[in-house]
Amino acid sequence: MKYWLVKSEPEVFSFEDLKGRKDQITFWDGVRNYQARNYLRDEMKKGDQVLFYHSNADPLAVMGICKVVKEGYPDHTQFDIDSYHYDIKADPKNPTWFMIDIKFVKEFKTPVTLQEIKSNPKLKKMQLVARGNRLSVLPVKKEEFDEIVKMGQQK
DNA sequence: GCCAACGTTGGC
DNA sequence: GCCAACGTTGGC
Repeated sequence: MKYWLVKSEPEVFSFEDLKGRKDQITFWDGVRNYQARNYLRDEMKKGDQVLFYHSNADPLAVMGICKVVKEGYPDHTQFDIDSYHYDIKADPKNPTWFMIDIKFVKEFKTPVTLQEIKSNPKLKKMQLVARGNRLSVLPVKKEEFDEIVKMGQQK
């Protein structure tokens, strides 16, 4: 099993939105970065645990945990001319972009803020806090995942 | 709203 | 294949 972190702008889709879904599942569409695409398509497996992070938000924080319930499959929005994520170069026979389905697992008692992550020596090496990182899907080490979950359970 | 960091595009 | 210009991300 692997561990991941996904970013979302809560204005667009928040952790509360995921929690509020009838089946608490959503497809993770709109990723248009090749490296993130490779993670979605090739490496994220059913049952993998995922931290849900709010970017461009207040607070900037990991809100809780979700998990992969469906592995990489073509992102239909690349072919939808009305979609913001439409990609004129995408070929239906050989899709460029992929998505996964994730399901709500648990909301943290307290969101783990970016500042707390930055000030925790155990999390210094997280890709999330690496310089210039802009990927919306990132691998997380088990130790880092466990540490953040621990922080999220504290009052 | 600013700007650093980075990815992508396109002219050559 | 290089690299300048441009667009996007995301923290501040």
